[in-house]
Amino acid sequence: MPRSRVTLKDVAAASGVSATTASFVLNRVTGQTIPPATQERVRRAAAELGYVPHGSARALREGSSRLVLLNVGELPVAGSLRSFIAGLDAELAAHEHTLLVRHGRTGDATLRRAVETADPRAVIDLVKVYAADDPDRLDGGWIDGLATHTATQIDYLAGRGHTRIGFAMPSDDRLARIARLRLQQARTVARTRGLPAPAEFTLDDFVAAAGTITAVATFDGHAQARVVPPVAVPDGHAAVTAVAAFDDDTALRLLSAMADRGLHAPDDLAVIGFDDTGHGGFWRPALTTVRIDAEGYGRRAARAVLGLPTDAAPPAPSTVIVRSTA
Amino acid sequence: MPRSRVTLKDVAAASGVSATTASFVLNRVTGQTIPPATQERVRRAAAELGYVPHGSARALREGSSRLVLLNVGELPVAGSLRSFIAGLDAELAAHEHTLLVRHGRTGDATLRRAVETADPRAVIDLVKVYAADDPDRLDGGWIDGLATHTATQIDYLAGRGHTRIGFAMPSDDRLARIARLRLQQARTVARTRGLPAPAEFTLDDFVAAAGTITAVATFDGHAQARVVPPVAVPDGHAAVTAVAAFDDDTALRLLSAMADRGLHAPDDLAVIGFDDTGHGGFWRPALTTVRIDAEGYGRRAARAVLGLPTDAAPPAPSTVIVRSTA
DNA sequence: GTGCTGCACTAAATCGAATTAGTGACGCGG
DNA sequence: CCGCGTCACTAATTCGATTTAGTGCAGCAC
Repeated sequence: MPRSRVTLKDVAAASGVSATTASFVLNRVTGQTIPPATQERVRRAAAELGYVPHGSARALREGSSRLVLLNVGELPVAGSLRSFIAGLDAELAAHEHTLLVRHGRTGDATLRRAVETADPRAVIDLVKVYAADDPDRLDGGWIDGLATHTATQIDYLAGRGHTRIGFAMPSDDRLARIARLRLQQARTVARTRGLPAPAEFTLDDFVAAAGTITAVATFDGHAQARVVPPVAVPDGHAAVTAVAAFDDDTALRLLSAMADRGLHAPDDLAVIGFDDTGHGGFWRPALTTVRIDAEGYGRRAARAVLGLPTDAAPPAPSTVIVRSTA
Repeated sequence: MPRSRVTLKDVAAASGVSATTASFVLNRVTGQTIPPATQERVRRAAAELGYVPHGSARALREGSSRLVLLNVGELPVAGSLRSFIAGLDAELAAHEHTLLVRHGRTGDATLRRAVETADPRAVIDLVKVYAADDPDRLDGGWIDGLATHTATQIDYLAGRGHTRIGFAMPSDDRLARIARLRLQQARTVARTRGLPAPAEFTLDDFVAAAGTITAVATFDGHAQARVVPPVAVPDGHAAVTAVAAFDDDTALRLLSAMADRGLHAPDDLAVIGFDDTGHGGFWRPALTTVRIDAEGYGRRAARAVLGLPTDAAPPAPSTVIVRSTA
């Protein structure tokens, strides 16, 4: 029985009022005096007929749909992004909005097309947020929060007595911008704590800054690690004793390379991940990492895009999940 | 300079024709005779003014928007789902449509709300596809293809001389329905090949069907594995020599539990994953797994929802990525 | 009884594109 | 020169909800 769509007019007819009145009632428009009895009639009719407002018609009239678009590009939906999405979605739903996500290598053009056809109320472009500083950010303070989470990570290592720390960068170019930001933050934290600046290294070329690490490996970019012989620590340099990784994935790759060389965490080298994905817990040794209240940031982002005050209910501070590698 | 939206009327005015004509030109409506010169004028005006059709208005008129909604629920966007999305998106884009994804624990109600506000041309609900047989499936044959991919997995093990095979089920209830389907398929394949039926086990209770495995572990549901003492193989039963896992994640958990017990793959027990996520390649030993041409299925799904013929260009057959565990 | 206020509503316009049903001008056959 | 068809367009309607600008009536003050 695919009877055609129930419109506002149908509801109005069924309850013996005009569409205008029906609209006023169903949208709880203020400044209108409509007796409770009439309101009740309208609402009952709407419920009985199973009326649902037509999204496109409403969007046309209101100027934009009640959708919010989140562009995640090729970021994996795991760990904190998953929670971020959950928080965002929940808070938006609480305000009659819906979250929809765009995935994939998004040329600017495809995102624009998506925006044109969905006509969303707002767009949160994480790819852009990650790729550059974006003055009017809608990420709920996600990027800003990163500094304190990085501090959580470095402080844990420092608290364990490590002073010569390495910072492992991801090999994925798309993450380069934010990785550099994280590295700066790590250095700032170290300076504040009176520690030497963390040594930067990428896993593609494990030799890192001035040979400050004792293990060397190169990666073929995808999955397999190729191991090359160890490098002597040059005179005047001390070996790194702990590594803070850009994220869990980077940490896991490092662990994998270490295992290939017979190195063991945390004894040979302590490793701490960042932004728990759950995967790290299955590794042996299990990865110590930092957990972030991404859901809180998601909720803040939602409030930001809807123009609501974001001061209330700040995200919880990040914490260290202590497992075995550091 | 937030000059207001450029509408079709603006384009019409700028090129000295009516909105009707402009619409005909821009939509390449057949059965209309419009001289190339006029067409050129309209198109040029559209380009110069930067006209973009208003998605909501078009949706209102056409009956639905040019969006396609994919509900992935809490499935991780990794491995084949990522490729599925890529293929779906590309094929839809080629036909002027846009893919948008819904994430998260989706009560039916929230999905419905999303559908109401986005008013999409079609909805592909993977959660539903995974949870039950769905007569008019729009998944591009994904579920159907599973049988042949399962065969790829089992056949590889058989080809290596294994006859007593276990099938490791995921501990996640949300995957139970599809896991059972996979198990049935594995058994069918085994029967066809003259092998004993694969033993089912879940990682939550590793003891499995009638003690057919030599290692025992229980999991706390999230990340950590708790190890309990080994169980003797009961009389009249032979130990499993190889395990086909429901997916890479399940395989990795198994590997993790084995490492805790000092068991080594493939010697103590061969393990093959399913649906390469890339992660498996970083493990030591690196996980052997099955790769699926999910992108092809995504493209087929796109054609299915758009009502295009899906016969052409079937997805490529699945292949085994041989690494170290089997 | 006139003027005014407040109540309980409604007609009509609006958002922007697509589409149906034409219209006027011109050419051509008869 | 009449009739017909084709060409090159266009006016007007439609999709469904929201919103502005009212309308008609009752009740009250003066």
